[in-house]
Formats: sequence, structure tokens, C-alpha cells
Amino acid sequence: MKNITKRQKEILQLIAKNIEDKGYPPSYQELANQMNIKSKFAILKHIDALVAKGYLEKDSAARGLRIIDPQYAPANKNEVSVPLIGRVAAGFPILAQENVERYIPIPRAMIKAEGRYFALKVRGDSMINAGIFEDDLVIVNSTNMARNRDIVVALLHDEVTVKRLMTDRGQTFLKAENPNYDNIYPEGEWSIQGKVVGLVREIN
Amino acid sequence: MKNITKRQKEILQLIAKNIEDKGYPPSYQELANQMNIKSKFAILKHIDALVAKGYLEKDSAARGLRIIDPQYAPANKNEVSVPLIGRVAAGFPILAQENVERYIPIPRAMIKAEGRYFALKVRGDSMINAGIFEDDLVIVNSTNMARNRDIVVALLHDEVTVKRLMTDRGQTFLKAENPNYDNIYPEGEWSIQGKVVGLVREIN
DNA sequence: ATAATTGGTGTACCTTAGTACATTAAGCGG
DNA sequence: CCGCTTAATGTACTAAGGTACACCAATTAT
Repeated sequence: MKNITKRQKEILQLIAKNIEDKGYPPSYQELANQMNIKSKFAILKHIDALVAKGYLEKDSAARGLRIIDPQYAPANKNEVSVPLIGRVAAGFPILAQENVERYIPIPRAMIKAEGRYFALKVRGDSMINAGIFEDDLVIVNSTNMARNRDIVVALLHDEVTVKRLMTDRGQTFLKAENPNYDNIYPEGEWSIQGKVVGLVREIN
Repeated sequence: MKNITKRQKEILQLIAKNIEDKGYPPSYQELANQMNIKSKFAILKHIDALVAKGYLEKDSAARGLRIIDPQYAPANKNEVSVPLIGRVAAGFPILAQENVERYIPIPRAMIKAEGRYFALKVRGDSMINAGIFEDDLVIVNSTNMARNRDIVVALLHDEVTVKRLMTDRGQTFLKAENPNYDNIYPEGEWSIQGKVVGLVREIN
């Protein structure tokens, strides 16, 4: 997706906020007022640029604006759009743009604290005794602070893993919740990327 | 909530559809066109009646309409509103109005077939080996047709239970997925109320 | 240093959009 | 049968709303 300028981003955010607050998009005059711009035509040029870059659709009708990029779409009061993390590139933090496959909606009820969230498709069966199965979607609060027994997303040697964080006699390790797997006592560089706060499963 | 006339209901549905399709509410002229009415003022009178009855909010701005009754709110393309079933009253089918605690939004991705759906909070730990834990929310397609090994919601002696449906040598039984529980060979009246198609878990 | 891009102002025009009033007709309830 | 409610038409007015063009300034890239 093409880059947008600071002012264009501001316009997208204002359109979304207007829809969230009032239920309908703003007019060009309303956008101009909010951005301390006197000319509706300046707003029109920004909007036309956003249309050309694929962030907006515009109908020739009053307030005929639609945000089509999910990253900027108006918030729904029942859901939040979070990045779905795919393959993690070496050397990048997990929420680097490179790792984002797409954005997906998740139930807003899972968001209990401020901060950034992401979703991750579970690979493997190491956590089945915690009720986390292969292909489940775990919802993760992006934080490096977790407590004993929290289920965390960790990064070891550029590999993403979901495990229970344990501390015993001052030693921290990652516990699988499947007796077929050993605990992991990380050496070298590793980090907690987030804490699992929810799970979504589709059953066929 | 006050009753509305047939034409008023039609207006609410058209407004919702316009928002779903185009992302913004219709103008009075657009509503008039869709209802084969020549006069915008007729539309205005219907709208004012809906405002007075508490179904709509109206701003004095172009397309300044907001549906405030959830029953008529525009559908969100990422979520569906389904009834959350609480205590099940004796002698009533599970989706009887009496059993509905409230409506909750669930991810639309779980809806793969036509039909009715409901949500159920899991009680007990009889299904933990299927990754279904206490307090999980299972999403259920309301059907009495299920196949071997499907996870179903059954009604036995007016009790709701979630179990795996098994058929062995022509005999049907309900299998717990926890070795601490026996299989159930239902006698007397029992029925399948639905098939589990999804699960949502919040983790604290 | 220059050209291109981004960002904006001011003016103008036309259509849309909401609002208001007078009026008529059909249906329903008492 | 009458009165009330619902449903609609027609006309008019004003402001909002979108679109277009000429022009200017600052920033960024070459």
C-alpha cells in the first residue's frame, strides 16, 4: 500500500472518528474546520489523493466517503482490528510491518487494557492441556511484562512460540502444556513479545 | 418500545441497508426514490415519527441519521449478533425467547452455513481434552443433525450439555472429553439442539 | 539551485439536502 | 358516520455540500 502523508493520515483518522461519533462521515467543510484549513478544495485534494492511493472510496454525493483500508476503518464498538502475524522475519520485532499478514477483527471484549494487540495462528500441539489447539487464533497483548503462569508469546532464535511462563527458585523457563514436550530453559537472546489474552477457534 | 408502522419499519431497514452497502446513511430523496414516494416531506414525517418513538436520532445535517434501536441497526460485515443462552426453562426449546439472556456479537467468520446460531457459556470441565474449558463461549449452529464425532449441544432432562456425539455399532452416545467422566447413553427424551462451530475464550 | 510535490487560499457555480406549509386521501376506531 | 391517524403530493426557500479553476508558498528530491 502506498505511503500517505501526515495530513492524509490525519484526514483518515478524522473521518473514522466522525463515523464512530455521529454515525456518518463528515463533509469537506467539517473536515476543513477540524484541521484549521479555510478551503474545502484543499480537503478535496487530500481526499482525491487518498482515493488514488487506495485508502478511500468517494461517491459524488453528500458525505459520500468510505474508508477501505482496515487499518484506518472506523472502530466498531464490538470489535477491534488487530494485525495477524505470519512468518516472523529475522531481526525484526514481532509487530514490524514486515510480519503483518493482514488485519483481522477480534471481539473488543478481549481488550481489557491499553496497548497494542496482535493475533497469531497457533502452530503445533504443545499447549493442548491449556486448551490451545493447532490452528487456534490466540489474541495477544503486546507486552514484555508477564507474570508467573501467564501464557506468553516468546521469541527464541527468531522463532515465535506460545508457552506458559514459569518461575521456580529464581529461574525462569517456558513450560509446554503437553507432557510430550520438554520445558524450555532459554539461553542466549530471547524475549517475551506478548501475553495471551484470548482465543478464537473455528470448528468444522 | 413503541410500535412502529409498516412503512416506518421499511424506512429503518432501508437506512440500515444503505449504511451496510455504501457506508453512509441515505438522504430523504434517496429514501423517497426507494419507496416510490414523490415527496421528501413524507419521508421527513416518517423520520420524525421514528425519532419521537426512540428508534432514530437525527442531526440537522446532510444524511444525519443514526439508528439507535439495536434490532434495526446496520449489520456489521465482520460480526453477527446471536442470542446468549442462559438457564434453560423446562419444556422450552433452547432458542425460546425465555432462555435468551442477551444478544452478543460474534465473529462472522464462524458462520459458514445458513441457519440460526446461539452462544452458550460452558459449565464444567467435561470437555477439556477437546480444548473446551469452563467459562469458554461456544458458538452453536442450531440444528438437530450432527455427525459422528461432532461436538454437540444436547438437551437431556431439560439440562443443557456439551459433548461429543459418538456412534458405535449402531448405538449413539455422548462422550465426555475428560477421562474423569463417563459416557452418556441417553435414555428417555433427549435431543440434539445444535452443533458447536466455534469457541471464544477470554484469558485473564 | 531547480523542479516537483505537498499543502493551502480564494472565488465561483451548481446541485443536493433539509425544512416548512398548505392540502388531499385512505384507513381505522369509536 | 365522524373524527383521528396515517400516508402522501406539491410548492417553496435556504443553506449545505461537492466540484472546479487560478494562484501562491513551503518542503522535498534531484
